[in-house]
Amino acid sequence: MIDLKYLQNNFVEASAKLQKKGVESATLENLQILFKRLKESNAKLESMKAEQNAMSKLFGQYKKEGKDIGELKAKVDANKEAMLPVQEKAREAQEALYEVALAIPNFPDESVPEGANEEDNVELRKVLEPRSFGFKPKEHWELSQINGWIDFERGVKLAKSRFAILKGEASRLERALINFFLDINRKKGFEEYSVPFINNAMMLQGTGQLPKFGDDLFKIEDEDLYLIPTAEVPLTNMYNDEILSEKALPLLMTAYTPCFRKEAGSAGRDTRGIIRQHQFSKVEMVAIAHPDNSEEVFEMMVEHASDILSQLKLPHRVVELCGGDLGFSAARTIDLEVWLPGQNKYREISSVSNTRDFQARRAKIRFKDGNKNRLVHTLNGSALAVGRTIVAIMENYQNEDGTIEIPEVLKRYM
RNA sequence: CGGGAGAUGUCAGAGUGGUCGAAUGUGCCGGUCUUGAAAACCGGUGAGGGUAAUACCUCCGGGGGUUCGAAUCCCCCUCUCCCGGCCA
Repeated sequence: MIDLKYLQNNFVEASAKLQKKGVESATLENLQILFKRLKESNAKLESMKAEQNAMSKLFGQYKKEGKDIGELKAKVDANKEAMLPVQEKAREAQEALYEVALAIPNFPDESVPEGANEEDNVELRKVLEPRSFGFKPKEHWELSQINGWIDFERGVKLAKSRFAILKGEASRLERALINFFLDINRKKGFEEYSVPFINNAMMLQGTGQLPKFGDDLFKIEDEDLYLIPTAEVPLTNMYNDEILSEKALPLLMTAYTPCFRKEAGSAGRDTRGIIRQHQFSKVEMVAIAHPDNSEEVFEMMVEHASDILSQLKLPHRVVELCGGDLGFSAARTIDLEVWLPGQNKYREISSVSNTRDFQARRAKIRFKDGNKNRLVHTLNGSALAVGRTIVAIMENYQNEDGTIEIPEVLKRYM
């Protein structure tokens, strides 16, 4: 959630920032009005409550002293009656404010380039040259057919479309990648976790998936529970509603989890192959950082993810997302896009974001700064998306006959 | 899923209708002492909102109710622990 006090006091600036993310200024004006209304009704309610409390105290005193309480009771009853509509109004103001506030995206950083969609993202650098093939490289789904790696039909039978089965060598490759990623993350200082793949609604609100993006989530029937769309949710929310000691920061965490996404609104996109599935494997990094140095942690995470791709000898490029392509919670995001020779395109394989205090405010994650409590900064990034790494290995390591080499660094894992 | 017990500050744990945001211990921070540390002693120390700062408001798992007044009484829910069932 954005800082409402900041919005209140710096409305023009705040509104200009959110314009980058396509938020109408009318929405913000409305939010400002709701905030003001809440403050007013709260002030009124609180003063009435103070009066009520004072009278109740008197009441006890009178009774003890044996004084007549008839008149006081009449006053207290009247005040109580008068308080009801004020209370109701304050409650409504609170609800109205939160409904709007929780749907406002994070402020983008000043450095975020202007732009409407991914066309306007800015390439920062390319890492490694794509190799030249002496033949026309195939797409991963063709290769999977040749090698018998992916069973699309039976995946669909078991669940529905956009579910697939990895078989044999491909399944082993997935396991190898998970281990490789976790090991390399651990060496970088990320503590490894194994977390629940199902989280409750409060946690999903903490990281920003709810209430606005419920349509993208698989919900457990009759329960207040959801399949996680990324390990960012459990890892970040481990510290939901906690106050950390300053010494503990930064907390660096990593976990492998399957991720479940409904992919609402992606109909027709990437329907062939395993680029976009309802369930996919991912190893995620999450950092809970001191607000003074979260940007350094961010750079470190980007470098680290890029380094993993380099170790796999996968050509990729580093891309800064423009305002329009930035996710809901992110102040800044850098994507790593891996080269897919079969598709003849760079495709996203990791996305590293600094959400600053946006998730921390929602999830109430704070740290002790002296004797005051301050919001932490939270960051997350894939290291890496496993399914897409398999695709990248298939396409980049293919031979003319369709067979696939295994990257050197993975050999000891297979 | 069935039976019993419970949910209070970092933790342990008192508190059964008013002066209780909450005893005491512990932890943590600061100080005295010490070459340094430990021990001992002294002081400080829950969270959120509000204010220029005070006032002031809210919070004793969550929601509702009774009452002038609820951590304390009543109802519902959730969770935890123990016993049994089922089970990796």
